[in-house]
Order: sequence, then structure tokens, then C-alpha cells
Amino acid sequence: MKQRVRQTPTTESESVCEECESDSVSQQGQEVICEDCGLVLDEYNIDHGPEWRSFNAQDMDEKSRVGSPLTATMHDRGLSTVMGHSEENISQKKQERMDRLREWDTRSKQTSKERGLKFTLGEIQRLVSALELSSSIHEDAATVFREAHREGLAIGRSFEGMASASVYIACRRNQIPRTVDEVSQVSRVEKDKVIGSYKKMLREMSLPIPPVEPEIFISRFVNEIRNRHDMEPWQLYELRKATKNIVKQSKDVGLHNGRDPATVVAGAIYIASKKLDLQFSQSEVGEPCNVNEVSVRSMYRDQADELMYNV
DNA sequence: AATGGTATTTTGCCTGA
DNA sequence: TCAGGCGAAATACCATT
Repeated sequence: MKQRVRQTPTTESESVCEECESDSVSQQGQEVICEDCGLVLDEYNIDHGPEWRSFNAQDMDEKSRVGSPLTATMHDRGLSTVMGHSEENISQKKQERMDRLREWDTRSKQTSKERGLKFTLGEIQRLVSALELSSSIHEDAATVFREAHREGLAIGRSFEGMASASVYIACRRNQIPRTVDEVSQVSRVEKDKVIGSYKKMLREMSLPIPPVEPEIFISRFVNEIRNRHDMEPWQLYELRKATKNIVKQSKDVGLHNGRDPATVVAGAIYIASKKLDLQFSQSEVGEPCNVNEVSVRSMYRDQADELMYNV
């Protein structure tokens, strides 16, 4: 008699990315994301309700703190509120005070600073969704821009450029593989404007930005190749695994120094595909990686020589 | 037709006025 | 902020398999 094996509940470390089947899936903030392709696998639901229990109306009033979590993505941090007019009878003095407060409240939403903030955060929103980035990246980009805005770095600079640079910075420091090219493509400004704002922000804000590691491109590039060729799932898996291995070895001997990380990955994919008897030409590997065929050639040659691969 | 080799141009990054 | 120097990458071309 067959006995049913009890399904063990999957945990973070055991889960595999649906998109790239990578096992490097981890929890970041409120989301479970794939470190390789940036796909959001699970966004934890935020409980917007109260965390307390009330037993009577009095408790309700005392404990209520009301409101959704603060967010950096909206110009007023999600606190969109308009002060109302009280129906109750209150003293003349209090009434005047309330009127003044209400006026200030309204005014504060109309300053040019606020408007710029509002506009740019909207632009960030647009870029984030166009690039299919997660909400934690959205938050981060918004936070970066707020910081820059506070320090007055937006003066004399287009808000679109600042928005793009903020999104790019958020990607970079969260190791999400998006290039300046990809960001400026969906942006309304030229690439050099994005780079200009990016550099200015780096300089003035001393942001720690880790270097672009070749690894972050592996899954994306391998997937691009799969989209262009028929491949068995196991071949996809083996190709990615072998590529990772070659990239790691390349880094160990310093072959990545001074080179475009995408080129390092392209060369590794080429060697890996040969080892697996997959008949991809150098241009078929290079094209989806945005790397020239000749660069693939010189790269893989150096890798093969240095790492003793017989290709 | 894919790959290898090489010469030339372009590109991006750094550095120092 | 710009010019210029530098190495990598892209481009162009031809030879070899």
C-alpha cells in the first residue's frame, strides 16, 4: 500500500523563482523576490486594520490610531487629508484657530516645492511600472529622490532626469539588473541627462552604490536565449548552472576587471552552451546580451584560456 | 555559414587643468 | 566642466574551417 508522503511546507530557502527557476530567492523587506531577475514572487499583505481589540466604544476612541502605513511614494506620504468643518459647537476662539489651521493645511499643498515633489513622484511611479519593478524599489526610488530634493539637488535640473536617476539608483543599490539604457528608454529624457543626475546625486549624497556584478545578468540573458531557441527545461537549468560556474571562476581570476559585466556573462554562456552541445553561434549569444559578436569571441577566448576550458 | 584574426573607429571612464 | 588619454567594445573587413 502506498503511503502518501506528507508535503513539507516550502520555506524561503527552498523556493524557486517561477520566472528563471533560480534558487536565489529571498525575502527583502515586505516582499519575496528573486535575486537574479528581480521578479516579485510574493508581496506580503499589509494589514491595514488595527492591531488591537476594542471591547467597547470607549476603547475604540482611545486606541484608534487610524491610517495606512506611511509611504515615501506619495508627496504627502499617503496622508491625503482635507480638514473638515466641524458640526459641533465649539468656542469662537477655537473656531478661528481651526480656520487658520485649515488654511495653512491647504496652502502647504500648493507650494512649488510640493508640486515638484508631487510631479516627480508621479514620474517615478510611471517609470517603476514601465520597468515592471517591485514596490520596494518604488519606495526606495522615492526615498532617494526625497533625500535629493531635501538637499536641493533638483535645482536647475529636470524633474524627469531626477526621477529616472532615482529609479536607476534604487535598482543599482538593490542589485536589480536594469541598465541606464533601459531606464532612459522609458524615460522622457536623454541618457546623458539621466547619467548627469545620477552622478550628481552620487557625488552630493555619498550614496553607497555597489558595483554591477555580472551574476545579476545571468538569469535574464539565459532566459532571453530560451525565448529565441527551443530548449528543454533541464538544458535551461544546466546552462544557467554552468554559466554561473564560469562567471564565478572568471571573477576569481580577475577576468571581470575593467570589463563590461554583460560581456563576461555572454562569454560564459557561450562556453557553457558549447559544453552542453547547444549549437548557439557567437552572435546568437551576444545579441540577447547586447554584446557584440566580436566581444563574445575575445571574451570567451580569454576565459577558455585562463580557466582551461577546451571549447 | 560560423568562426578566427586584425585593423580601425567608437565609446565610456578617469584625470587633471 | 571640459579636453585628452586610455582600455574596452564595436565595427568593418578578410581568411580559414
